[in-house]
Amino acid sequence: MRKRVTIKDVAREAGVSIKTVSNVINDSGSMRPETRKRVQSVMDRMGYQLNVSARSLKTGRTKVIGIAVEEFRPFFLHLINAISEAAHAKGYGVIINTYGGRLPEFIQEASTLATDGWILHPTPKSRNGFIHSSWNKPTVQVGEYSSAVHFDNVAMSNRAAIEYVTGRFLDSGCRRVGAFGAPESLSSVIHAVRSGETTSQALLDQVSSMTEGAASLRFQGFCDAFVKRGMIPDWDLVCCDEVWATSKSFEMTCTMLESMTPPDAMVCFTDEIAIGVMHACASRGLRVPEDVQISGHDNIDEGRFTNPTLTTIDPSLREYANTAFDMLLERMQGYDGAPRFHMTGYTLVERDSTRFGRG
Amino acid sequence: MRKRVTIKDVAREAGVSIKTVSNVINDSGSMRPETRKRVQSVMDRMGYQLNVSARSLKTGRTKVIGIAVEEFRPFFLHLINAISEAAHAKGYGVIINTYGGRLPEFIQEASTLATDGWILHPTPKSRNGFIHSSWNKPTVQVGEYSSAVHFDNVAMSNRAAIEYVTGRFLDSGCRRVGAFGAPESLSSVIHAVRSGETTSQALLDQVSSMTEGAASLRFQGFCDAFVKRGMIPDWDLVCCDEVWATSKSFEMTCTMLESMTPPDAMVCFTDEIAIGVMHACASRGLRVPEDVQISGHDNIDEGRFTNPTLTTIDPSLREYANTAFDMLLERMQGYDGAPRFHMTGYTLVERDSTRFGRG
DNA sequence: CTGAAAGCGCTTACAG
DNA sequence: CTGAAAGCGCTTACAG
Repeated sequence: MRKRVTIKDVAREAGVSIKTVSNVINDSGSMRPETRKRVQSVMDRMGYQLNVSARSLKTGRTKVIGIAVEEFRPFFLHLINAISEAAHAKGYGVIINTYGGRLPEFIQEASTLATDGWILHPTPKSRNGFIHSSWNKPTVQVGEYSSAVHFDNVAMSNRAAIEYVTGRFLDSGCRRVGAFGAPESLSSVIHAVRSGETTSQALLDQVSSMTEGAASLRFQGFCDAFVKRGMIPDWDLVCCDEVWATSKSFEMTCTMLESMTPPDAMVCFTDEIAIGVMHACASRGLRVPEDVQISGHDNIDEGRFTNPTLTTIDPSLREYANTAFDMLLERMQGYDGAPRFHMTGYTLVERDSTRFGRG
Repeated sequence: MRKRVTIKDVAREAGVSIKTVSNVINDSGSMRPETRKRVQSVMDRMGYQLNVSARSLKTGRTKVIGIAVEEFRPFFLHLINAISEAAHAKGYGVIINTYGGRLPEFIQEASTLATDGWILHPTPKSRNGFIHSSWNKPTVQVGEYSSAVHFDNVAMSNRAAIEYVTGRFLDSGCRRVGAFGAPESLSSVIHAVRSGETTSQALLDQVSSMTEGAASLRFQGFCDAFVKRGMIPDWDLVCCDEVWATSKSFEMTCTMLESMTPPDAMVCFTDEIAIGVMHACASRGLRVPEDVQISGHDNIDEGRFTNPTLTTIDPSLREYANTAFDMLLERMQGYDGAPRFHMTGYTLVERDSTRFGRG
């Protein structure tokens, strides 16, 4: 191992001051172009490498942000790409991490990573872990909104988007419209309504009082579409599950289809759910969209290659990512106001798994 | 913005030396348990946060490795998870990055990220970019083997695995066995053989002389299976494509199926390819596996939810990841020997898209 | 425009 | 076992 070449060595070799070398590295200051070029060539020849730890120690900044998601799932890849693009455009480097199943270790690890700030996508379960830890870097939370959170927050229009697509199913004549991805916390109440122990109205009241959590808000949108049309959902067709994964939705849908008349439409709260539901329908010999129409949410690439292709909600990821990064940038630059909230728009992407207009 | 609390502030407040505080932080040295506990509580109360840049500047190490892949694709997620696990087990943090379509920028960015070493998964196209840049941190290359590379290298048994699965198709009676994912560099030669301008033997000779590149080695395995059985592949059924993505394989397979008798089996060089091929077959009314059998490679989760489920090669990712990290660890600790090479084993995972034994 | 010097917050010999 | 001091490699006022 050779001894490290420092700015001092370069200065001596090039016959200039340390300050001048620093200016060359940072493309700052003023000097004759020849000098700049000469110093640069000395650096190249000597194999000089900037020590970023030394720079960060001095400046107090790393110009790197971290992005943390629970695990790598299709939707997060789009999210990460969009945020990375926003960060790179402003000269920031990006590091990506997952915390799934090891939140305490991750929070510990994150403190040893040299970043100026973080964009976090917590899950309902991990939310409190972040809040109650010593996490104290500038942070913007994306996805899950929580009133307990003291971070800036960017979220999708969960409620409105699902209400819209549910409404489209109802308005095009579907009468057995189901939902997949409702909060697990409602599971027992829904069961109680099914068995007649409590009323639909009580359940609807509870649903309309929910104010946070993507699963809750999406389910609220689902119910609202019915209520606004003077209808009530068929609770037998509501699947409570917050894993939102293909395997889970496949299995649960298979079970559901064994015990009851199939729905004529399923509002799936994510595309991953929708893919599992579609697969389950196919394995039971149900045709999509003739027998069952299916919609997703997120507009992941995979939805373009299912058979049939998947109708979905596009959550305006670019707006989402840009807003999140801009908020973080302000925090990193010292802004110290109260937590802010931004909700993005959405678009319906109609593909072959639905036939809204062709009912 | 409050002034940062340093080790010095903590020492003064706790009435101990800086050295003692450092020992508490690093759980090192020897002191009375009470002292350790007292200093810890002072740190907590004052909100002390270790400055990792200062530590790294002093120690010359960050205890963080970077993992770089072209883009987030299903297979890479498994790879990243496996490597992360290996790194965490040895007390290393992990940062993850993609370089797709911006290799020079990434190489630049990587030098500003505080890491001790990198695990790179280059593509055929990016390989030279890494070699010819000023990339000089300890590095292990995974995936693509290249003789020009001066890094340690871990690769899959590309050739052997594909030869094995191709052989299974041939031995179970398939006579129109195609391949998807062959190197694009062979496209014109294959075309020349089809049109009679050159011979199959000349092509086979060229294929058997290839020594690197995953696409080349997998295609070599495909050809070897035929040759060892005294057979010759039907070149019409070979698709050259190194994108290895679902969308591309879907489109190319649709085109292929328009112009010729379908194959009775397709050896796909990745699961993502296989999913596109399967989708294309379905859209042409071909049944899998009755009309066309399909195999993949990589054992990504998605293959468990296709319809039918996908037969694939499992590339022993744990072995792959552990070996790569261990090699990197040795390099980071100063080992300076010649580049090393390790090839992992493989397993065939039989699912419903094939029927080797039931031909 | 350039140079000498201080200092970021740690760790680590070294002395006590 | 603990303390005082040097120094990692930069950047940044400051003086010339």
